[in-house]
Amino acid sequence: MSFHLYDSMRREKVPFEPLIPGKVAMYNCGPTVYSAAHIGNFRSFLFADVLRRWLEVSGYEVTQVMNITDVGHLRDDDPEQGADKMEEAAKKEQLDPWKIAEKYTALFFEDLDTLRIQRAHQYPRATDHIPQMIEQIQQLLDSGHAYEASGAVYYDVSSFPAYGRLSGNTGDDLIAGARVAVAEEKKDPRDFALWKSDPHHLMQWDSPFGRGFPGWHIECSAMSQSILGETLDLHTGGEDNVFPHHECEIAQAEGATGKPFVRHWMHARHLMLDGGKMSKSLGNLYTIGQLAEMGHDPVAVRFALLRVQYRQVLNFTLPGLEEAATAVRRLRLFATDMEEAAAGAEPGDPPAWLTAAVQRFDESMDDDLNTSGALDGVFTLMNEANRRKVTGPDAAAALAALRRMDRVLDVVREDAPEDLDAEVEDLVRRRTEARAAKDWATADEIRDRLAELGIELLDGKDGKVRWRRTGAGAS
RNA sequence: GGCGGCAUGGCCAAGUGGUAAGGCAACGGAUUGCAAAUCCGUCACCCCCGGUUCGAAUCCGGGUGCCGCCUCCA
Repeated sequence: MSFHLYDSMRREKVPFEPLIPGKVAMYNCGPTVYSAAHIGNFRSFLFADVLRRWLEVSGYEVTQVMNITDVGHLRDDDPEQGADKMEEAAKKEQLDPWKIAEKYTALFFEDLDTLRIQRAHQYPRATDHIPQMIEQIQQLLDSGHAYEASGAVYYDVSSFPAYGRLSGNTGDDLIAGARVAVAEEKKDPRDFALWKSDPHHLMQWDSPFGRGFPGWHIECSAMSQSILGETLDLHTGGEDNVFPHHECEIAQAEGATGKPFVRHWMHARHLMLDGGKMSKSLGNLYTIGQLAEMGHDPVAVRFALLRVQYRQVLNFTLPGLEEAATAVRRLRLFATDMEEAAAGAEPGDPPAWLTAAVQRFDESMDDDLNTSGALDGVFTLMNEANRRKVTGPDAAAALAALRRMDRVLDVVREDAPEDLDAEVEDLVRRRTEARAAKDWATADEIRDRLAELGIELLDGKDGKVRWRRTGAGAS
């Protein structure tokens, strides 16, 4: 089998077919850096991460680009009423918009590292690509897909018949929706702004169409094409991006070049929090920083987000996160056990049970990144290896297979021990001495004390004692 | 109003025609100074009704319930 994906445009599972065999040009819609990204945002960034990792493990050479939106999007298409998110945040925090962008961009990268999300090859900033946007707007004006009116430039949707194909939103529906604010100067309610002017706006640039700032959607089509070329193999985003953002991107990109813009669209479903929609106004959301402060292992967060396939609704709960943490701890201990069982042996030919587990993993991933099924492969590998008490070459083979799976999931790998905690080591040693002397009271007292420090003791059969951080304790 | 998704054991969740993966929890056992951890084992007939079929969780029709998008949002 080869990689198959659910293509949002074609609305079915299709074989992945990049323009150039073996190479992948991938663009992911990234964050708008006006506040800290939340767990829901990271679901789709993590989805893009897993997608890239699986393609690479499958032998593709991937170029991944994710945009950073650091110029505000108006909330409303009417410049008179528009409130800009970047500028609102700037006002609230009493910083200028550029400082806001800088602050939250830095935080975004920090959170990526925390969740072990691999860095994309490029993170283009909207503010660094104003000339490319102006150029694309000019192309659209030249080709008759756009028009100027009252200091703004609008896309003429009637000039692009394919508009609505991705989202299924027909013109009639849009008008019937009646939530589209109709600017007087627009020829058609569906028309959207490519360039706007507003003397009060803080971020402004000169352009052939007058001093102003770019519209909501032009940045992604301009940046993706200027970096990856006119046709992308993969374009991802959250499901909310489908309309209007991606619909407009297609109109802009294909209007400007006349060539197909994207070969495959993929969209991550939103996650729910405690059974409901996440909402900033209700305050029911988590940022990565908040979860870390609460003492949760970031890798457990990664696991909790991965165990449900990206196109399924995922209900994120704290008990669910604890479950994930338990599963991760068990896998990690298993990996350690396998290392010992392998005892430095070279991996032997994989036994049938191992091949079956690997196949389960691979086929699941090939099937539109079915991470739930893939985890079945991981745990089956573990259970079979345990049941058979494998050692030597078989253990080495199992470990090698596990490591390969973990190149995609990245939840088993342990961070390099940062600090060999002298205090903990000392306590553990004193407890071992107490136990040898059958001084159970002292031994248990030390055990309790370690538990308070977030240290769990793992007493082995042969008197060997290991310890690990539970991740939940105060440290 | 338009478009779309989902309903599988206590919880999470695979599985698209042949008699239900996996995780967490629970229970029994091994192990342990006691515990924890770990290991072994046990634990479901798939929302309702009707239909197609030798045979359906899986296909069709009709219900019921939950959710998302259509508006800034991943």
